[in-house]
Amino acid sequence: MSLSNDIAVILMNMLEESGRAEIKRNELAQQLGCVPSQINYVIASRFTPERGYTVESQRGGGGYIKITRINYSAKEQLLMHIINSIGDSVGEQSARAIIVNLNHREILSAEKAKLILAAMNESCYKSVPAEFRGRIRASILKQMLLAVKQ
Amino acid sequence: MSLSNDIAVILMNMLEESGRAEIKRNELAQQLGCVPSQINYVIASRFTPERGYTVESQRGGGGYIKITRINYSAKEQLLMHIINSIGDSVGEQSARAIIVNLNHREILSAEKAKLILAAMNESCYKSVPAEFRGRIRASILKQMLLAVKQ
DNA sequence: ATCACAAAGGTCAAAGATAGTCAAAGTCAA
DNA sequence: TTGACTTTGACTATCTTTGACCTTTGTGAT
Repeated sequence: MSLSNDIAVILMNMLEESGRAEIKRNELAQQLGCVPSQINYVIASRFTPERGYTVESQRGGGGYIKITRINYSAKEQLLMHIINSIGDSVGEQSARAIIVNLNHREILSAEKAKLILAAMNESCYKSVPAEFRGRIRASILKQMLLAVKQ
Repeated sequence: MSLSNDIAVILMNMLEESGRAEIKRNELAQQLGCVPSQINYVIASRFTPERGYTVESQRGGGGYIKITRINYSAKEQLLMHIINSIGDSVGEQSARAIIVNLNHREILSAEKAKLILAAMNESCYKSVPAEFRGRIRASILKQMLLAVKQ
């Protein structure tokens, strides 16, 4: 696998164990033999709000990076929040992240998640010029999530 | 035999052994002394959803292509039959009829049917010229029905 | 208080590593 | 010869890795 993946796994494990992942960026980077900014990359690409995480950090002496899962009160609220956060256009990867997150939170059953994922698959949109794909995907995703809500 | 056939056999064997075939495109291409895109050709022509496969991939460092086989049985036969009867393009009404029918036959739960119907809704496709709509709808419908099967 | 410096973490863009697309050229059987 | 299938490769898209430079915060000297 890739370095980014290794880092992601380490952070995920911390989250599993204690509900949060708190690290010192330079320290972790040195343990892994990579540049510190690699950690930022992993966080930016995988621990996004879209996927249900929040990140806090502090610079200077005693600095840290802390990742926690977002805690929404009502599931329905979360659904609406997510629907509203979907813009006019969405790529396959973002859609996938959203759905996986909802499944993880038990708002979407594995089966429904699979169904929606199927409709997000890039291969479905091959017949239409690339410029249109994100828009339709976004419309369909929203429509399906609304259908889940009812 | 042809190069494409060799590649197909290699992938088939992987699938037989472990239920999935995961490769690094460049690596396999080099082993076989062919251009990487040849692998895409084989996958596109032989490991299609219609033939019961799904393909995932990732680019960049640590990239890969993963093929998995869908498992056939019982009602799935009927589903496959229906999937195959769907042409390249399908209108909202036809799609609706297919789904309602599957629901009546208890192959689709009411919930899943609702989800698929949401994705068939014409309003989702407004952002794209009319000529394209049927094609995408058909692709998505097929992909979702395949997902039901799994 | 203030200032300088050290100790974090943040940003961004370039380079690297893969995979995807598409169309031209090749092959082969009907 | 024609048409379907195959092979190639140039070009593109996306994801990862790295490093130079920036900003914020803590601490100690004055």
